[in-house]
Parts: sequence; C-alpha cells; structure tokens
Amino acid sequence: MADGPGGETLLFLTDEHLRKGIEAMFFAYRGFTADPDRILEDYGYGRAHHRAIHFIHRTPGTTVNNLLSILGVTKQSLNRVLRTLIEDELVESRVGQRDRRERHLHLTPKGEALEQALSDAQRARMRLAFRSAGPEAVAGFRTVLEAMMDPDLRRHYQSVVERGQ
Amino acid sequence: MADGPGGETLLFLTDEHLRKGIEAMFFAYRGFTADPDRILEDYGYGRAHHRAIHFIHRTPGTTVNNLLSILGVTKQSLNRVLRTLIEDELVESRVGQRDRRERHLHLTPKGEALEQALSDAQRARMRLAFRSAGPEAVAGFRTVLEAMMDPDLRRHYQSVVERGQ
DNA sequence: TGGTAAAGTCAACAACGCTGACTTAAAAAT
DNA sequence: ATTTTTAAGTCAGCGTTGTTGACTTTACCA
Repeated sequence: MADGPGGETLLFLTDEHLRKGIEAMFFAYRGFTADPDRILEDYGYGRAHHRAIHFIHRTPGTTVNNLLSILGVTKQSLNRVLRTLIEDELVESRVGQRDRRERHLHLTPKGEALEQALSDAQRARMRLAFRSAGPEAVAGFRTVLEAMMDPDLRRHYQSVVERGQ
Repeated sequence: MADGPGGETLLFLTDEHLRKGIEAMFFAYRGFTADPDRILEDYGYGRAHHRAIHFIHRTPGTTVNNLLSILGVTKQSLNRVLRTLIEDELVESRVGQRDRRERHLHLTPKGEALEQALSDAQRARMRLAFRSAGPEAVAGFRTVLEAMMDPDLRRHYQSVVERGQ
C-alpha cells in the first residue's frame, strides 16, 4: 500500500489516477465547447470570438490591454477578432474618459443576445453535469481546477469569484 | 432560498455558480496544456501531435480509424500529423495481421521517450493539484468531468478507466 | 467479380495563434 | 516644451490544425 510521507494513503496520486485525470480533462473540454461551437458556426465565428464576448460581458468597460492579459493572446490576434465583432455591431469601443488612449469595450444589445445564447447552451450542459454530480462533487471539481491554474490566470479567475459573491 | 422541485437546496446550480464553473474550465485548461506545449515547441510539434502520441501510447496497436474516432478529427487532419511522426520515427505503422488493410500504430522507443516527457510534465501539475485538493475533491472533479462529456466520448474515457483497474 | 472498407493523398480554404515593423494619439516624464 | 512611453491599431507573412471534396490503392467479403 502506497502511503505518503504524512502517513496518509495517497492512492489517488498514482500515475494511473493522474492519467485518468488527464483524459477526463481532454474529453470533458470537448463537451464543454461543443454546444457553443455549434452556435458560433451559424455566425461564422470561432472560439476566439466566444472568448472575447464572454469576457467583455463579464467585465463591461474592460480595456483592450486588460482583455489581452486575460485571454493571453497577442494584440494582433485579438484585434482580428475584435474588429469583426465591432463591424458586426456586437461590440462597442468607447474612448476612455480618464485616459483618452484607452478603449473601453462593451457588448451592444445584439452582442448581449449572442452572449446569452452561447452562455445558455454552455450553462445548460454545466447544469446537467452539476446536478447529476451533486454539490460535494461540484465543490471538488472547482477546488481541483483552481489548483491546476497558473497563478497569473488564477488571479483573473479569483476576481470573478469575488465579484460574484 | 432557491429550492428545487425535489425540495433540496440547489444553490450550487445558480447561474453565478455555473458561470464560475465555466471560467474554471477555461483557465484550468490553459494550465493543463501549458507544460506540454513548452516541450512540444522544441520539437516543432503542436497539440495535435501530443494527442496522437498520447492515445497511441494508451492503446498500442490502435488502428487509424479507431484513433480518428477518439480524436474526433478528419482523416486528412490526422494524416498530416501522423505522417510527420512516422517520418521522424516516433510512431511505427504496422500492416494488420488479421486484416491487411488496417495499419496498427505503435510508439517507437524515441516516441515513448517523448510521451514520457510530455506525460511527466502534465502529471506533475496534476499531482500538485490533486495533492493540494485532496482525495474527495479529486473524486468530485472526476465525477463532474465525466458528466460533462458527450456520451460518445465518455465511452472512450470509460474504456481507459476499465483498462486501468 | 463487384461492392465496400481502410488508408492515404492532393488541393484549397478558414480560424487563430505567432513575429516583426510601423503609425497615431495621448499621457507622462524630463 | 520637448522627449519618451504607453495604448491601440494596422500590414504583412507564416505555422498549426481544423475543414470539404475528389481521388487512388489495397484488401476484404459476399
């Protein structure tokens, strides 16, 4: 029996368990993105559009630089996506009041509508999964995922948690 | 207090909780892939190569068709990746004994070495996360992820679980 | 023998990452 | 007041990885 240094049984840390965790992440993430992907297809958008829409909805008025640090992509990559969203009138870019170099991003009503559709689909699946797993499993799910994040990204995640409570 | 139809408290199913679950998946998946991505860069490979290597390691001798159904990509997309792996002598393709149309895929020693490096990195992060979260959280994590999978994909995942036990 | 199945290929395209170089406008620093 | 830095945006080009469509080769099977 494999016991850790503290004397507790650490069977859940065997390579076999860790591999299962890895595959669980792989297959679950596929399910996680499947429903929004289908909706985005109709609009000719991809996941990058979804992510931008999601985080603009989450933090309305966010600056481009802030969005860049959350998404972890280059300015050029985000710009390509942002440009189409602004052209299609899903996102509005407002000149900053305090600092006129900044652009503050907001979803238009049309943008909010798509966000709602995407989010509804994703939450529906999450709701089924949460319901069938139960509250304790959900708590564990969140605990493990938080521990898996890079510290820098965890900051962004934490800020949502705090805002939500 | 929001109570469900069964009378139980379903506070963990509020939209706010579901949104947190969604963001947790997003940020955690980034962490999940970060370490292997760094290794792959040195080889000029991408995530598609990693996935192929992973599942060939998992089920040695798998056929191309089987790998296609696990990965959920087109033949043309997988072929591009598989060709470079075979050229680079990380993967070996053997003509089937029973059915000579089939090709059975195996990792070469060189392929196993890269798989090990990638897997070590990914398991190291998973191990830290699992350890800090504890066995109950890990069980919950797995339960929720399984419930999030598409049924078709869950089959592939389950087969690993059974193999491992 | 004729149909089907597994694998592989060619071509073209799209989404979305990247680097590098550069502009414009505005704030900040000297 | 001038210089430097910062925020945003753009152009060009490239790589990975997904797609569709069409087609070939080989082998199994009825």
